[in-house]
Amino acid sequence: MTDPKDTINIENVVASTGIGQELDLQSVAMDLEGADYDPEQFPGLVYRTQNPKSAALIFRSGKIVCTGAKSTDDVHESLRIVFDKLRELQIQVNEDPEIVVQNIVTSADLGRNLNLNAIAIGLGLENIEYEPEQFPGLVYRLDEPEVVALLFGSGKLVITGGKRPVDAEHAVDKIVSRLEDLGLLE
Amino acid sequence: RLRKWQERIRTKDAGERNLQFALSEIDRMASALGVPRSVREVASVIYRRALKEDLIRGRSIEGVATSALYAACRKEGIPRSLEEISEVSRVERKEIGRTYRYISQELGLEMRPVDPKKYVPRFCSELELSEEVQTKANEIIEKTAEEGLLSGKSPTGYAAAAIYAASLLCNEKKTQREVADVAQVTEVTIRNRYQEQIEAMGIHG
DNA sequence: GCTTTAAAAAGTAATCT
DNA sequence: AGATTACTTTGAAAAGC
Repeated sequence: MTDPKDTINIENVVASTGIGQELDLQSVAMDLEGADYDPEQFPGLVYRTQNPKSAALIFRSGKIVCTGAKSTDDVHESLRIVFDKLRELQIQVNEDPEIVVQNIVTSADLGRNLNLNAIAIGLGLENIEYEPEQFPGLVYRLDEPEVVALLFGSGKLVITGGKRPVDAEHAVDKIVSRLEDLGLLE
Repeated sequence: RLRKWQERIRTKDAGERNLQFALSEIDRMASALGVPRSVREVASVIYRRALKEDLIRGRSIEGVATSALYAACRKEGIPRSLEEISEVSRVERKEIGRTYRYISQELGLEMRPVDPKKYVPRFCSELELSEEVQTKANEIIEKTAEEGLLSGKSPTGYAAAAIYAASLLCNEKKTQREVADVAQVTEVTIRNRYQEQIEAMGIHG
C-alpha cells in the first residue's frame, strides 16, 4: 500500500512580494515584451515567464503576485526573472525582496474509490459541502491544518489554502485517519 | 424624535414590503413548478429564517427566495433541479446554486445529497412510462449506487440513464433524446451513465 | 462583492467533424 | 459517436471600483 502522502504533488504556488518602488505600468507595458496590461479590466499588469512557467501580476505600488509555479523554488526562480526584467528597464529593484507564499495547491491519491454519500454523512453534513449537481467534489474544511480539501469519487483529492508543503501532508494524514475511523476507506 | 419615528415606520414598511414580495415570488415560482402548498410553506419558513439571521445582506431577495424554494423541494422529497428552478426564476442557475449553498450552510439545514430515485416518478410520468419501468429504474439506481457508481454524479443524469435503461429492459423504449429532454441533461450524459450502470448490473445492452 | 492569474480534481455541456 | 474546448469548485494575494 502506497502511503497517500507519497502521492502528494504540488500543482500551484501563489506568492506575493514587492520591489519597494512605485511603477508606471503604462511605460512598463510598452517596454516589457509579452506584457498584458488593461487597467480598465484589472489594475495589475500580467507578465508570464516560460521557465519555470508562471504568471506575475505587477501592480502600480510595486507589489507583485506570482502564481502558477510548481514549487517554492520555482516561485523564487520566476520572480528572479521578473526582477531582472524590471532592472533591464532601469527600474530600481530591492536586493532580494521578501517573498511570502500565500497558498499552495496540491493533489493526492488515496488509492481507493470513495463513497462520497457515505462520507458526507459520516463526516457530518454540517462540516462538509457535497452538491454533485453543482460540482463532483466533496468540500471538506479542516481546522488543523487550516486547509480545504476536495474529495472525489476516484479517491483523488485536491488540497488548497495551505501555506507550507507540510500542511498538505498533515491534511492527508488527518483525512485518511478520519475515513479509516469511519470505516469508509476501503 | 418624530423624524426617527417616521424613519422606523418607513424601514418597517420597506421590510414588510420586501417580505411580501419574497413570499409572493415563492408562491409564483411554486405554482409554475406545480409543487404542493406544503413546499411553499417550508420555503417561506426557510426564507424567514434567512431574513432573521440576516443572510440576505449583499444578496438579492429573489435569489434567496429561489434558493429557499429549491431547498424546500429537496427537504420535502420532491426535488427540482437547479435547471428547472432557474426556468421559473429570474435569477440565474449559478447564483441560485451559490445562494443555496450559503443559506444551507448558515442555517444548518443539513441537507442530504439528492437521491436520484426521487426524480423517477415525475420523469417517468412525463414520459408516460409504466409502473414497471419505474420499479426497474429504481432497482438500477439502488444497486449501482450501492456499488459506489453514484459518487460525484449529478442526480438528474443518473436518474435519466436508469430510466432509459429500464425503458429498454421493459420493452417500452424511449430514445435518449426523449429522456434527456425531460431530465434536462444531454444525451452524452445519459450515454455515459447508462454504460456504467448496465455494466455494473451485469446486463448486456 | 467583482475584476485577473494559475493549477488540479471529475462531471457536464456546447460545438465540430 | 468521438474529440475539443470550456465551464463548474476550492484557496490566496494584489488595487480599484
